[in-house]
Amino acid sequence: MRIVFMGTPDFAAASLQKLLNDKFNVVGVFTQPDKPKGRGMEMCFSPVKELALAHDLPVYQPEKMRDGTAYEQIKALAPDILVVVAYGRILPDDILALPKFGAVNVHGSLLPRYRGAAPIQWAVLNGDKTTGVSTMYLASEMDTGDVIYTAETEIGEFETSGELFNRLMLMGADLLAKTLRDIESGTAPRTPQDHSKASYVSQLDKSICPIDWNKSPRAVVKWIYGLQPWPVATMELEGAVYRVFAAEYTQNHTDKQPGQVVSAGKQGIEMACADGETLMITELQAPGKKRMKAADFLRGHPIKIDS
RNA sequence: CGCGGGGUAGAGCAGCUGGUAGCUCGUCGGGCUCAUAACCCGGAGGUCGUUGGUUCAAAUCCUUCCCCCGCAA
Repeated sequence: MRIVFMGTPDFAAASLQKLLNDKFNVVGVFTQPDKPKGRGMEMCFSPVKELALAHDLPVYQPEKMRDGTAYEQIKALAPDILVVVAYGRILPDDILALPKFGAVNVHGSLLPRYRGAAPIQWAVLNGDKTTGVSTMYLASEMDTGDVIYTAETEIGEFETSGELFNRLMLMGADLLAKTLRDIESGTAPRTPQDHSKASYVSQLDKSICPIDWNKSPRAVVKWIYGLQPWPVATMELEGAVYRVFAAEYTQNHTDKQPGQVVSAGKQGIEMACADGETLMITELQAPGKKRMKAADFLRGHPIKIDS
């Protein structure tokens, strides 16, 4: 089975790696054009491109999907199936229709929940106890195609989006391999999504970083861990914006208003949340400084307790 | 050369209008106490990231390089 793989970030690279490990016949790789990234804005290859080059696979990086170039490139590769994982581009219907088995996709959620750009992060941010990965056929509308397989997993109470991401990307890769094998043998199921239960999530951005102390401690905790490794939750303290990396629950109660500092000491900075409950911030980062334990931070930055 | 912050005792910081370094915590010893993560007394611990320079004298001014971090996705 001739496979054309399309993907860009690490999440996609994990799937490509799996296909290569399992000796699938990947005949071509599509990925986003190189972009300047990192400190210094140096040109960087996408993780998928790095991997493809390391295996001497032909790499294609069309700027546009709809000007016909991509269509011709794919047609020339004569794929039996298209595997699309976090490619970052919407594929035109004529491209989807090219391979006889169509196009399949790996998505980081239990569809139809969390269609869209950042399903893994939102599962954490919303405080879900479980989430998973799905493989599906690509349809013309975003993440609406028939589901093939799903795999579920629990979300740790203090698990960051990044950690969950790494787990799901491996689960997704395994599920993809199984999916492709079963499609080739004709035994893969095909289940339409229940569109009435669908939900959509958008890409994360910095606007959601500030912690809302009017929420419950758990909601704040999920916010802190869900926004890692990017864009990272923030809190304001005496006029400066701090990035918050870790927090622990307390059994304490306070009369202070949400957002006020209840205490500051060896255990961390205790903040008032909703309903008089408190949360202990244990790791943070000051502007221009390194990430550090709250207790370490307090040694050089004594802060006053709100009255 | 994309923009910006920073590298000073084990940790976190101050000092940076030049004159061989200070604070908090930790650590070690002693004291107080029924007791303590509390308090008191005392001690150890730093070639001030690196290179070269200016100067009578540099952590402090200029210069080389290295490392860390934020923005930028």
